[in-house]
Order: sequence, then structure tokens, then C-alpha cells
Amino acid sequence: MRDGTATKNKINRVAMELFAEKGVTETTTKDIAAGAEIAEGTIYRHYKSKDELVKKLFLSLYEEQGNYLRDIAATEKNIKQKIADMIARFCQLFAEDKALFTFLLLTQHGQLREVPDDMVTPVVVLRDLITRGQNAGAVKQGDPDLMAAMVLGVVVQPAVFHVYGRLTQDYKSFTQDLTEAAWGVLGLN
Amino acid sequence: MRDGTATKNKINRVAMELFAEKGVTETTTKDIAAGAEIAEGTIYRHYKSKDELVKKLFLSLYEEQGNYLRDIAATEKNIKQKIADMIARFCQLFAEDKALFTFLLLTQHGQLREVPDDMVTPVVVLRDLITRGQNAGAVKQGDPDLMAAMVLGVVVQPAVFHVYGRLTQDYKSFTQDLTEAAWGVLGLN
Amino acid sequence: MRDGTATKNKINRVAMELFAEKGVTETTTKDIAAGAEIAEGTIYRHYKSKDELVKKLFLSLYEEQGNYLRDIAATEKNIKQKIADMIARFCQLFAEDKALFTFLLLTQHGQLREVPDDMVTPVVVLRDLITRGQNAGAVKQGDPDLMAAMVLGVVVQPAVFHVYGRLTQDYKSFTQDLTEAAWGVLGLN
Amino acid sequence: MRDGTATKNKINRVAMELFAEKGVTETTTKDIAAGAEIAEGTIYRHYKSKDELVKKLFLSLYEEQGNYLRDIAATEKNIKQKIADMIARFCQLFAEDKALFTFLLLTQHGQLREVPDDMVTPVVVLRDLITRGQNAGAVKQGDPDLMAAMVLGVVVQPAVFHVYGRLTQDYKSFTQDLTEAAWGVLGLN
DNA sequence: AATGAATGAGACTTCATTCAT
DNA sequence: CATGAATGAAGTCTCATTCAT
Repeated sequence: MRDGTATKNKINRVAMELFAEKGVTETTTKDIAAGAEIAEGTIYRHYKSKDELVKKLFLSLYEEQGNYLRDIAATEKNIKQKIADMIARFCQLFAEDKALFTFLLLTQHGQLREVPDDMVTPVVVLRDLITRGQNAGAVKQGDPDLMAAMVLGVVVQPAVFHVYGRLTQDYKSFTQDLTEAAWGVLGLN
Repeated sequence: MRDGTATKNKINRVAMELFAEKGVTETTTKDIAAGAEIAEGTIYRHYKSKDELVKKLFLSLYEEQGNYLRDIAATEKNIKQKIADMIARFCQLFAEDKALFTFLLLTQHGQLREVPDDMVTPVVVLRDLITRGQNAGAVKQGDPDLMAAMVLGVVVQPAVFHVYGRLTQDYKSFTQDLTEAAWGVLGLN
Repeated sequence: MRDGTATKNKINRVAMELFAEKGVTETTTKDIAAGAEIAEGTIYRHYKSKDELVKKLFLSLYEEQGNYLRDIAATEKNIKQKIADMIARFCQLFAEDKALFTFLLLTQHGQLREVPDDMVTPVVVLRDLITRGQNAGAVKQGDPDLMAAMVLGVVVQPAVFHVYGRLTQDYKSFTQDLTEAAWGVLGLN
Repeated sequence: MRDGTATKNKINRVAMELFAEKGVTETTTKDIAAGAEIAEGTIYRHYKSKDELVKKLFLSLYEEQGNYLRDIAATEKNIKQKIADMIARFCQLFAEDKALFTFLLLTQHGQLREVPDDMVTPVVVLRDLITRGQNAGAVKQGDPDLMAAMVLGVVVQPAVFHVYGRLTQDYKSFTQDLTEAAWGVLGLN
């Protein structure tokens, strides 16, 4: 291949999966190279260091999730429906790409502090949506950051249980229950 | 202290704090020894390996939390009150010892698989309480594991936000809100 | 330039300057390529290896200096004047192209052993001039290699000081002093 | 051994010899460890990095030479004799420990800039001695830094020739010639 | 029980060199 | 002649663990 895009994509994918599987520190550059079927040195044509790989991977994927949610928040629907759509989208994503979620889950500690203030993150989108819902009188009063945290917890913690085998059903089957719980937390019933 | 109990306690405390601060892999045995003001080799008088230290520390602290919750679950109160007590207890703990929570938070991945089947963990206690509540007709129907996960998420995720500075108030001030949200998830209003 | 002469010259010049600035091992082929505004692979159209580049560069420049001195030695002037001319020439060169001198200075160790026996080097020219001066009775007796070394030291060491900032005046202003010192060493007063 | 002094000394000696023989970059930590008959990691109990090893080694040995010369400069003798003593001392040192000289010679480039301003170096001692000699009317006028450089060149450049095999006699046999040349440069005859 | 110098496996990274385009 | 992505050997350094004291 003339440009290295395919190689870089392969590195990204393999790295994400290995990080999700074993954790970042436990995954060696050798592992990544083997998984991507390239030489170890090749990683360094695309990233200055393993650290940079982790950070860029995390930030780009984290922001990508933020963008998805932002698009949902930007629709014409009412807030109740937007919350439902967001949760449906999360369940869909998790069912399709568990490694992506697990990677974000494992990597957040230590990477969250690297998030630029102006980045569109899932958390920020959710918090802003809640704030606007409160202003419109649809969502009950309360610290919007706290409410965002609780909603996030309702949706994410079952996914963690799923990752660790405590929940085994197809995650999409939880969509309805999660949505109703989130509505309850926000007083949207 | 002719026996090494004091030394071991110091190791445990220092290790937990360093693990919470920087993560397990990023904390070296040298760091721990320095923090505990002992020689590196001394750690190996008390633990066979760093891995064993991490595992024993995690399991004992995790079980300790389970025991607290079990004691609450064993009281004569009604389930609604028990949930409230558990959350109050968690908020208290988190406010008093953030490092302990952070340690458990960071370490769960990779340690959760080591938990013996018969151990009394917070998750098991909570799940069993929910099941009994459902049998008694107090808690609404639904997968008890899923419900336990959602309740846990409601309580724990705000703590994560607190650790990363997105929430800054004294955690105990959230007790009421968290409790009501948990009740809502369980249909206990 | 259908042939690569211009490219090769650019490589030579850039390489010399970088070698002088940071040392040979500390200069990467990537640095050279970047400085010469070519691709890394292009270097290998002109040189078999980095080693060959260093060696050829050193030898050609070193010999070039030898040739200059040989031309001076071949004139009709008396030895005293020839020494003066050589030193003047060195001061001129150093003032004009400090990088060239620094490159030769840094590279000599490790390259000096590669010099072919029959090459016209500054050292050989100087030594031969001294020998002839001794035969003609103009230069005082003594090991000609030792005397060549001392004369060289008198002229070169101040240049080293200049490179490292211990001497800061225009080097040409030292010409007279260096010449007289050299004469003194050779007993030419 | 209870303390690591012997090990550190061994590292220092072996490193100096290898650096002198092949150059710093060409000497690997593996080489040093093998030469000192220790594990590679052991080097890092005594030095934070290879760089630090090189720098500390250079600075301590360089300063040591400065101290020797300072002691000579501090005697009651006249300046002519002091110069003679210094040169004799240098010839003695070089004859006894060629590796030390070669190490200092090879390493000066890149280390000279690290020398603290207040360090007693051979160059500073020599320059100060010359300045005092000029004030006393014993040494002829002229930039003392330039004169120090020339004297240094007279003494050191033959040593370089010796290292590269152009001079082969016992270096101590040059003592008289070098001394007279240095005197000549300083106008001390 | 405690020490701390030493170990050695292995991680990350660099860089001269190759080769398909 | 020129490119630049890829290689892989080799280097520096870290760190959990051991063992003589």
C-alpha cells in the first residue's frame, strides 16, 4: 500500500482489542505488532510512543461517542425520546462492539484527565441535555452533573456486569428496562 | 511489635493509596517500600509476590464491604430502609476514605475474576436483597442482576465523577438524591 | 540536474553540518534527509551506507586540506614563510567554515585509522616540511613527528577553544600569534 | 559486599576503558556489564542512565586533573618550574593510564558544555597561572586564553598522535621537548 | 523479621537499511 | 533517480524478585 492508512487502522483495531482484553500495561507493543502482523518498529511510524497510541485511540473513540450522542441531542424529538434514543444507541453499540466499550471502560482512568475542555464527550452532551430539560420544565430539579452521573451509571454498570459475565443476555434486550430506569432518575415519567 | 503486623498494615495502607493514585502496574514495589519506610525485600516477608499483595488487598477490602452490607441486610428494617442505609453507608465510606473506593474501582478489572464463588460481595448482597424484595412483592419484577447493576451504577458512577473532579461537593450531601433514585429504579416509591 | 550531483552535494553539506553540530552517531539518516529535503531512501542512491558517507566525507575533506598545504609547501618561498602561509590558510578556513573544522575534529577519532598510507594529509605535509627544514638546517633538530604534533597543537587547540566558546574573537586575529608560536616551536626565529 | 562501592568502581573503570577504546555511543551497557562481570541492570543501581554515567565519569576525572594542576600551581616554585612540573605530571599520567587520557579526549566534545562554571579544570588552572605570570612580568603579554590553548595544544596533540600510533616512544621521553616548547610559547626562556 | 545490592527477563524505542512503487 | 512505508536488530532502561548478611 502506498500510504500507511491500512496499517494504521490495523494497529488501532488490534490495539483496542488487546487493551480491552488484557489492559493497557499488560499489552506489549510486541503483542500489538504480532496481532497486526507487522514489525514492532512499524508502530512507531504511526505513533510516537505507546502512550500516544493509547491516548489518541481513547480520545478519538471517546469523542466519537460524544458526537453520536450530540447528533441525537440535536434532533427535533422531545427529551424523553432523546434519552431513549441515546440508550438504544448505546445498547446497539455495546452489542456490536464490546471491545470498544471495554477499552473505553478500562482506559478512562488515567485518560479522562487528558480530555480537552472543549471536547464533545458523552458526559457533556448528557449533562447539557439534562440542563435544557430542566429549563424546559421537563426534567426534575437537581444538580445536572449528579443526574448525568446517575443516568450514566444506570446504563453503563449493567454493561460492566456483562463484560464480567454476571449478565449474559443480549444487551439489546435490556434497552427498555434501562430506558425506563433512566427516565425515572430524571423524573420523566 | 515483635511480629510484623504493624509493618504489614503499613504496607497494605501505603500500597492501597499508591494503587489508587497511580494504578497497580504504575506503582512499583520500590514505591511501596519507600512509602512504608521499609526495604524492598521486606515486602516479600509478608507477601509472596506483588500480585498476591494486590489480590489479597482487593479481596479482603471487597469482602469487607460485602460484610458491611450483609449486616445491614440482616437487620429487621424494611427493604426500603435497608437500601437507604446501604447508600448512606457507601456515601459515608467514600467521604472518609476516597482512596479505598478508588482502589477498588481501579482494581476490579482483573481482580473480579478472582473472587471466589462463595464470597460475600456487595453485588451478591444487593442482588439477594432485591430478589427477596421481589418475592415479598415490595420490589418490582425484573432480572435481579440487572436491577442490582442499575442500583450500583446510580450510586457508584457519581463517585467516579467525584474522583475525577466533575463533582466536587461533599459526597454525603448526595445521599438523599442517590437513595431516591435507587428507590425509583427498584419501584420502591 | 538529470544526474544526482546537486542532490549528492546537498547531502554532503547537510551531513557535514549536522555531524559537526551533534556528532556522527547522534545524527540520523532521517535528520540528513530532512535537512537535504529528500527522502531517506535517496541517501542510499549515493552512498552504500551511512558509514560510507561518513568515511568518504571525512577522507575527501581531510585530503583536500592536505592538498592545500601541499600546494603551499610546493612554492618557492622559504620555510618560515610557508609555515606562516599554512597557518594563515588555516585561520582563513576556520573563520569561513567552522563546521568543516568541527566535523574533521569530531570525526578524526575513528576515521584516522581509515586513512590510506599514501594519502596526502595535513599531518604528512607538515611533517615532511619539517624534515626538509631540518635537512636544510633551518629547523632545529628533534623528532619531526613530535614537532609536527606540537605545531599542529598550537594551531588547532585554540580553534577547539573557539568552538567551545572559550575564545570568541575572530579567529583571523590570532594568525600572527599562532605563527610566532609555531616558529618558536620549530626554532625558526 | 555489603555496600556497592566495589561494584561502582568496577563499572567506572570498565566503562572508562571501553569508552576510550570504542567511543561512548559504540559502547553498550551490555559491554560494560560484561566487562564488569555484573548484570546490565546493576549499572542502573549506581547511575540513573548511561548518560549520567558518562557525564559523572567525565566531570570527576576532568576535575581530578584540574586538582592535580592546582596543587602544582599552589607550590612555592617559580612559574617556569611549575609549567615544567605540570607537563611532567601530564606525561607521567599519560604513560601510566592512556585510557584515562583517551577517554577525556574522546568525551570532551559534548561534555565540555556540562562543566560547571566554578569547577577547577586544567584549562582554568593553566590560564590563571599564565595571567599571574604576566602580572609578575615573567610571561610575555597576550590573550591568556589563547596562550593557554597553545600550551595545551603543544602538550596534548602529541598525545593524540601517540594514541593513533603516529608516535610510539614512551611518552615520558618527550617531557623535556614539550616543556621547552611550552616555555617558548610563553616567552619563558 | 529486615535489609538492600544484585539479578535478568523483557518492555519500549530507535534507526540504518530495504524494496515496491 | 526518487520515494517513504516497512523492517528487525539492537540498544537503553525498568522492576519484580532473590539472597547473603
